[in-house]
Amino acid sequence: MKTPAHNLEDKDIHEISLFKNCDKSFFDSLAAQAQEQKYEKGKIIFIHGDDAQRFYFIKSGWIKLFRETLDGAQAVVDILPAGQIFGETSIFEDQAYPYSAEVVEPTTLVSMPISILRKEIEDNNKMAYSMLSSMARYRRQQDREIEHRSIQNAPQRIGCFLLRLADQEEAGPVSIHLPYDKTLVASRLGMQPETFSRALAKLRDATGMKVKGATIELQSLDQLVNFSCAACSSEFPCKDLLPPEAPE
Amino acid sequence: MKTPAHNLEDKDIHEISLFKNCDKSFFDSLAAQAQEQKYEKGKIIFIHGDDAQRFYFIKSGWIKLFRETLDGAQAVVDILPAGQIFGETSIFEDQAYPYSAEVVEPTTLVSMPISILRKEIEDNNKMAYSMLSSMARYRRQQDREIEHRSIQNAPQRIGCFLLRLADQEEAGPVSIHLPYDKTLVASRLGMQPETFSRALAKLRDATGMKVKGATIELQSLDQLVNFSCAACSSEFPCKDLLPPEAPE
DNA sequence: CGAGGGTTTGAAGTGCATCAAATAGTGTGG
DNA sequence: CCACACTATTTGATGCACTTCAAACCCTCG
Repeated sequence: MKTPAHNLEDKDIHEISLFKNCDKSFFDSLAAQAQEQKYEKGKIIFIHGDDAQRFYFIKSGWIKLFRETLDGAQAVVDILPAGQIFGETSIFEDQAYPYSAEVVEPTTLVSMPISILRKEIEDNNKMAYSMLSSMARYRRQQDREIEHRSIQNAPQRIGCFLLRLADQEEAGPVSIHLPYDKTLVASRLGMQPETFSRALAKLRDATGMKVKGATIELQSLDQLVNFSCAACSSEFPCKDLLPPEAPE
Repeated sequence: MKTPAHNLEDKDIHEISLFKNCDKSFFDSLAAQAQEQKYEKGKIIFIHGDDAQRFYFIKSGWIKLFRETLDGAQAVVDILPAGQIFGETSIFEDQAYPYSAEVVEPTTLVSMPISILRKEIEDNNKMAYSMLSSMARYRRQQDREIEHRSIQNAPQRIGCFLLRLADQEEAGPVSIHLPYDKTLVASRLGMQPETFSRALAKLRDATGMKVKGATIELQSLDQLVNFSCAACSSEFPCKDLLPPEAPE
């Protein structure tokens, strides 16, 4: 699969909204110990439980966070685009990564010591507050995720996922492009690839949308909203929940 | 159902581990604006989306947190015992409660203004750090919850729930008492009461445990661990994940 | 053009939900 | 202390959603 267009431009650590209240000296100490590296698809960055010394910034590419059980089942925690960081919550979690991280598209990562982050949180109250906001935002997403997995069926979950990819302000026809493989989307939504395929067809029939490969065309978002949002506790324009590091 | 024994003693706000780094003046200002009230089973404390001015401390009793969709389905977020607080995360969430709260056993609550909390977080760096730890702990729980709901089947989820109720250090025979109605446990685990009943029977047959009403007797935790923990990414003694405000 | 991965389709099985009804358990008033 | 009322729990029967295994199809890329 081709790398999506919005991935072609490298992201910069100054764009991390978590760091928006940090001064130059903080970025300097980060830069001094930052290591940049390219990875191929399939590369495992770290494993759940590994000693966590560094966190990662995604300069370009896509990263899958997941957990694996003894009997081999895999649960996808999240799939992160460029501009996101991961592995940073180990500050508070006894030094161990709470999930494994795998490269799912050719990716450039910048790793930096968690200790710098911890120090900044202890010294800079605004940074602590930013971190709290960020975690609160993440928490809302996770709460929604749990709700959706217990209440929504497969077609509705896909519809909801598509809505969050779309420009929710747009009134007329909309075009949505899946950001990564359908198999990955399926795992992200907690279902099998076959189920995804069948559920997408059901959604298509129910809403009249056109599916061509990874692109989905729709007369308007209304049908999708009607179909999916009835099985969700949030109000429709729910875009705000999406960006884990959205501007305040 | 009778109120469990450990509920008979009222909890005090000084026991909240989130507040362990706060000084007397903080507790004084809380006390000055605290309101205590008793509630009967079934009483709704607030609804998802309500304007959030106050947070609540459970002095005694049990509270169910949940969300409801347009078409009436309900997803239980958590069921909290005495000693816990809820509604406090609205500090960062545009002033609206992210879930609804309902009394499921006769309960005494103490409500206090969220603004005092927000001020303390801004002024007291240690408080901010405590809050971060608390949220990180919650996050781990939520991550585990999502994993379990996608990977574990109903009997395994029950087994895991029982394990977290038990004293995991105990080597010999163990007795576990369900903290609230089986119907509530079922909703907490995201399944129907009928499914819970059948799944518990399956678990009983698979592990040799004895079930008498709300009490469960077991020769040792081993069978339960074998049965449930194979479908979990955490290592067995996972008790530490449970107490949302565990000591550091 | 052929290889290989991603995607779709088919057939069959499993797990959980749902609806309905029986049973057990608890609290009440006589 | 017993009978009744009411609720919690269990059991039975059935249906649907999703999974699993298998195979076909399609697309991309060398």
